[in-house]
Amino acid sequence: MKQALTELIYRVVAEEFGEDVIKDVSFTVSYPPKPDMGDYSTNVAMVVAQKLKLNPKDVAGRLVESLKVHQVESESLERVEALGGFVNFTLKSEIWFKEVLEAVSSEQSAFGTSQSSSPEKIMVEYLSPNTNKPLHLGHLRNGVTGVATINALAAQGHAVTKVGIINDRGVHICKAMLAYSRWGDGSTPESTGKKPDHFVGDWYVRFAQEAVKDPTLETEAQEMLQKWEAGDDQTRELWQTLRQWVLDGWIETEATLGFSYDKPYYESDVYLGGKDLVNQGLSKGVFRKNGKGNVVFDLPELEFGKDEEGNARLITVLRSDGTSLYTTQDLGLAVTRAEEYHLDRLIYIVGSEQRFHFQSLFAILKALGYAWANKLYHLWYGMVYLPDGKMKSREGTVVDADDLVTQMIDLARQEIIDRANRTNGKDVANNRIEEVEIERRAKIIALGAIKFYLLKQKPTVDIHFDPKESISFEGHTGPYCQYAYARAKSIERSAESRIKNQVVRDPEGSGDPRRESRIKYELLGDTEERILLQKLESFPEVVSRAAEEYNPALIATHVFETAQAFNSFYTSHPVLQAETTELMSARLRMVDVSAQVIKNGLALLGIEAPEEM
RNA sequence: GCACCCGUAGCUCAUUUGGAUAGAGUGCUUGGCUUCGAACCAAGAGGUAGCAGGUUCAAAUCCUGCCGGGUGCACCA
Repeated sequence: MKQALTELIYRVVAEEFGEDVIKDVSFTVSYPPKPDMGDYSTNVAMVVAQKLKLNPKDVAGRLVESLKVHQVESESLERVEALGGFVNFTLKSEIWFKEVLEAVSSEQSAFGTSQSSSPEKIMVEYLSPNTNKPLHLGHLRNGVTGVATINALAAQGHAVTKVGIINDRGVHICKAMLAYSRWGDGSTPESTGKKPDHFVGDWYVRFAQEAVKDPTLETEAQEMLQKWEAGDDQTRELWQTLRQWVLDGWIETEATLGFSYDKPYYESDVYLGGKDLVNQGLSKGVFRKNGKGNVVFDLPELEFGKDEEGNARLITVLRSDGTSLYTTQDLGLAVTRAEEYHLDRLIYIVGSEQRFHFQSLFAILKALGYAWANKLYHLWYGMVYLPDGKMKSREGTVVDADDLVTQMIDLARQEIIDRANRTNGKDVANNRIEEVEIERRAKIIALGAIKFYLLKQKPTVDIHFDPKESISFEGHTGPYCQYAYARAKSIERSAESRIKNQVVRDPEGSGDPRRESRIKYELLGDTEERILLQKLESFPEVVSRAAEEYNPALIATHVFETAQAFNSFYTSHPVLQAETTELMSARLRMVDVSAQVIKNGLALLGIEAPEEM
């Protein structure tokens, strides 16, 4: 509809003011802020007026007159009027509602997806934890942001590969190993009954505690790393054991949260990569050796500025002793991935504190002359702060992912039971829900709450984790959206049984009054319905904007607003009790389509929509 | 010191990329369950959009300068 209106406006302005004027002027077609202003609005009069140095109101007036002539040919317009320089359109509901509702009905779960004119092969790296501890709240934010971004990109028709880089080597890994070998006394996750990643994480915390008392432990950890790198059997065996414990623990957590990789990369496999690349770059003159013998890269001044002495800032890509660095490894990995998968685009989802690293990395890859280097993107997100400050694993001041999920499920379970027991004028006995069903719903609701909480604000802002707000099931939350869906489904179930039992009849004869040809869209069009329709209609546009801007929060906001509009419609418009069967059918279509859009939106966010809750 | 991010209602955040009277949630004050599920709806109070300038028909949005909070600044990852 937006496109049709845009074309109409274009034509009318061209007629009134000439082709040249409209050609180099950009105007918007959008929803007006208040529903009584109309269904659509354009600022074209104001931009044209500016261009031609005319009064915006006069221009708007002329356009409205001209549009009224076109109204005869454009059957979709009910009313056109000028208001404060804007031109506002009111559409005929039998056209507008029909168009939107039938589009959703026919596309179903595909509504919201589109086929990019230039589909790309995209790789997204996300999650990427260290194998010395369990996942925490920061990983959760990374994971849900990753999943939602991946889904949004895939919805644009891109082929997306999900990868992670598992940090399973380094001195921090050795610290956990050292503590375990020193004090572990042969205990295992099984013998202690701990989840294996937590078991290892506890040893890592123990190391930090002991190292405060005994600083020689730090050097011992360094020595262990050297033994590991030298391939010492005993060290490698210990490493394998602890590493596997952590990986086993994660699998459980990731399965619950819906995180997965098409291909996990392990640092232990790739950390030596990139050296050849650096040597090639050195001979090509992209890199140089500095006084200390390190191979360095001079960062472009345009982008990075100069250091205090006025020289280009530099970054080391290989140590003088030939050992590699984070940057070395990431260079090698990027090239390997791009070649292996023929990538058009590579996206890294990593916290904001690593912006410098990725800026440098991308600058180097560009200097090395890779075509795809221009399509590298670091999707960074803000820190997660706890009420008493930043999370630090070493100090144990983290919100553990498993703990949070467990707590939320407990709360959700209690909530379900309480609500089922609430009489509400209904027979309590009939509200008894099977144990397994309670568990299933509790999990869906709890995860919906956590994921939505982390996704509802744009990635760039820091999150100040508020336990009270995060555990809420009411208001601007995931469960609010899920509830709107469950209510819609509840109506549909009732309708289903009424039609089956012939409580309602198709006035035009036998059959189902919900059939497409029976629906009288002109019966729709109340304010609540129009607001809801705007939300339904604009969903695909929001999804593609979210993908373009790497901002899943746009989807979260839109799903919430759709649920809000639906709830408002729900209370003001009885469906099954509608005055006529025709009206019931039309509203039922509204309900059906709303549910579908909410479900699709939640799915993009990695949140399940429960039929009942 | 330099660079980047953030600053909007008591609190947590939106604001369709420069548009109409800056909106939600939460908390507070009210009203609504014998009618499709009250995890809901409706109403009220709550604002110098950090501060000061500038650009223009129009600025929370763009520019400049300050203030406050955060992150980063090769040879850790």
